[in-house]
Amino acid sequence: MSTYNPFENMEQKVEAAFEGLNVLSSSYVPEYFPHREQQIESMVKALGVILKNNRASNLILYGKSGTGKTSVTKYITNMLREATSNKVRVIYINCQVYDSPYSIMVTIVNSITDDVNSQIPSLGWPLDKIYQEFLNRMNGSNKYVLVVLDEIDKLVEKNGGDSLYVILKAVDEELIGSRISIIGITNYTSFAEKLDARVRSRLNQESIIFQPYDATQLRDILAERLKSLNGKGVIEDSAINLCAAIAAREHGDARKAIDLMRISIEMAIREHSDKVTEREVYRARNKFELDVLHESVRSLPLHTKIVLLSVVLTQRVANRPIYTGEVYENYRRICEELSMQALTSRRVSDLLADLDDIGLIVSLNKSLGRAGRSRFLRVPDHLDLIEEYVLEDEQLSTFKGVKLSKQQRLRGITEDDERDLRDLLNARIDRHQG
DNA sequence: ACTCCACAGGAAAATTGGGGTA
DNA sequence: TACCCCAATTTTCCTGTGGAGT
Repeated sequence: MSTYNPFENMEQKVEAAFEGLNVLSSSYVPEYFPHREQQIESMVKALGVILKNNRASNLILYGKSGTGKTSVTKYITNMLREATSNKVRVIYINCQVYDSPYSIMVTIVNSITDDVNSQIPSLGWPLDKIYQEFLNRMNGSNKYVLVVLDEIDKLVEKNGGDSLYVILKAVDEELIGSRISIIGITNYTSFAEKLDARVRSRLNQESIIFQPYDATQLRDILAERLKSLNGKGVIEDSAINLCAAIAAREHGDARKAIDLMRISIEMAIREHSDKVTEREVYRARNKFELDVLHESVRSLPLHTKIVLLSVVLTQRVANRPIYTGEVYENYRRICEELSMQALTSRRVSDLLADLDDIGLIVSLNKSLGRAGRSRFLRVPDHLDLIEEYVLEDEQLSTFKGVKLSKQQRLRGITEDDERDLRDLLNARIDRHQG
């Protein structure tokens, strides 16, 4: 491993490393994208026609998270904007945040409106009035609008693609003199299949695929980013390789590789160590995972937190796979204790499904014959931490240290059933992690 | 073969609450 | 102020179902 150290003393080293660290931040858009030449070329070719006053095709970009879709898009659209001296207006919309036709249309209209006073309120207007306003404002300008719909698949999940149809209809090229294109970004390769034919033909005019990076490519990316870091001499090659290897195992996620590197460096800086080694990377990985856990618990809506608390407390006294019925019962008690209106079991069932999606619990549907059919579930990991994080919510702090009274085994769940369920859930956890 | 448990989860109605106009 | 429009959330109502017990 080649390690050289251009610095005289620690002070300088620490400072220098801090200085350039923003090249590892998530919002940093690099100038050069190793192993994405092909995708960039395709996009430039597709969008370049705008410079000749033609309409660009709508694009869909496919690729897992951290494969550069968003960064490349930002990079190219920035260039386009500069090349046309701001005649091209780029509207970046994250469909997870703006997931209704209404909110998206409002965002679009407001981004082509420079006057702060004539912005449309985020609520209250009839949709057709917003369309009308959009057409008026478009026709009154000579701008070319590029709408980037990030995580476009969220729109299909939500209301079966209706949103997309409504939006496509509203931004119909014919109506506004062919001065609008849409770039859709999605994680799912099967996204187009789920689309309605009428939407698909209009949206999916051209698609570009971002393959996952392999470990070697990830290493190149890290090396490229670190090139501008003043403290590069303090990072061991093996540490870089390890970041690349860990991220490669996780569907070739460059963002993860970069995050790991950044956390490793921050860790080394904070502890005044003079080098970033594999040890820092391993520790960064752990910290990273816990940070993600903390944030995902912290950002849950209140009742989802209460449901999660119910799951944690129930599991603790039961020490076996638990099921919807008892979770709901305990959830109800907790709400009562807090003098809060409890949600219905139907709703709680959905919240449990959400928790499963996020990965905070694992669950499966199983019938126990006459004993009924339920969703059985378990918190796979970090039970204590999850409880701690849930209880950070001020409204729930009274539950610190609370334990549920021992519950008798409900229904006809036998020891065999129990073992069976435990195995099934474990298998699911393994599949998830492996 | 039939029953029946304890739910899952789809569909649609109802409620909530911001924001509009008259 | 009264009343309308909108999206989002939650409730209500409902049908469906895997498999042990009979």
